Amino acid sequence: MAFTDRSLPAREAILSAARSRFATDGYDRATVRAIAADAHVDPSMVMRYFGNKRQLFALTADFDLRLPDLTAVPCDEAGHALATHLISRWEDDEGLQILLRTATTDDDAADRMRAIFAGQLAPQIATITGDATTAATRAGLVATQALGLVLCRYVLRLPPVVEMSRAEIVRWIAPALQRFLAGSP
Amino acid sequence: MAFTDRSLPAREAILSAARSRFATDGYDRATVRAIAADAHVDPSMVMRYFGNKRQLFALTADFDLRLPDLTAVPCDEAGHALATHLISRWEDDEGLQILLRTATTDDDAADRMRAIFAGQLAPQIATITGDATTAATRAGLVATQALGLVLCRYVLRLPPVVEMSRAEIVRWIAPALQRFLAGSP
DNA sequence: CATCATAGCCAACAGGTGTTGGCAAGCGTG
DNA sequence: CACGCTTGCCAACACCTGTTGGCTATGATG
Repeated sequence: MAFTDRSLPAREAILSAARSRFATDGYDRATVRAIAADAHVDPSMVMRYFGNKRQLFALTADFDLRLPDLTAVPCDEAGHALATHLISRWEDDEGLQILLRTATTDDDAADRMRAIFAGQLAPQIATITGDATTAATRAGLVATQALGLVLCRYVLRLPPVVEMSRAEIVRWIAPALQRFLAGSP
Repeated sequence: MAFTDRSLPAREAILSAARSRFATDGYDRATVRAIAADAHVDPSMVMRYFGNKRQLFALTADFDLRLPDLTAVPCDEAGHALATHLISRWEDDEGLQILLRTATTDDDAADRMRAIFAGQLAPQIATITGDATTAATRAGLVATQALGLVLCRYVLRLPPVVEMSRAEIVRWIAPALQRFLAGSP
């Protein structure tokens, strides 16, 4: 049951097709048959190489924020640094879009989303503010603004949000993030 | 083909069940059979009374922000007024949740979402700022924060965002909305 | 060259989906 | 009362879904 190099192109084609389909259609509407067709492969190959649809999804839906070290910049520039990093991070990785598109209806995906913000963002915030008690709340607030942006720009495609340039978005969003990160209500 | 008062309880039960199912499961996973079962009704009745699944969804998925007149409050309190209104508005009406849950995978629903923010919010903003050129952009920015909050609190249920009280949320979110509404980057 | 695991393909299954039509019972209207 | 429309239920359709098993051929290995 081990796979050789000969099938590697096929496996990679499937993985790539799955990423695209899941990113644009979400888990339910991205059918195994459609993914297989995109990858020029028989649907049964998908099962042989990846077990089942859920396992295939799990492989495509792991996303890492890859946060930079926010303690490296002055505390009052953390918001700007975070905004710039995030927008470029999810502009070349459709992982967040995949996750978000299905997290609205699938609890497993929602769990991953929760894990990302609790596990990757909250700890970072705790170190830059030095206050562990409010870190979770601040991470949640950052999530509302950050995910709201992803939602409006990449998923719902609200025209005014799509039309803004990266720089414009950073200019508007950074102060909001800054206040959530280290400011007070 | 006209319906009498006798079937009115059944029709209302279907509508109510559909709202709940669509709100929690999204369009695809909310099956006609499940809705019918919740309403203690045969699946074929759903079709007779509402034509097909999409039409039934369209009936449950119309949402009105019911924005108050933001020009009635001082300009620098518009953010606070908007925040308080919105959070209470969508806490007793699951319409927005229905729409958001399926707008991530369904373009019709996404269209409705776009229409809401372009048609209901943007004009209001134009009048309070007196600047029609930036109104659409400001509406989009407000959408990122407002929808992000709905997403995190009611759909993804990020624990820190769920645990905050209404008042806390307003205190944190209002300034962000205020800046988007009438401030500058 | 002979062997064998693997890759690829085809057909089929079982289950669930939206949707349709027909038939018996019920109520309101003439 | 008798007619006719509405209601409710049952069964079935046609389609699509994920998933499985078996067949052939191909490449690597000894």
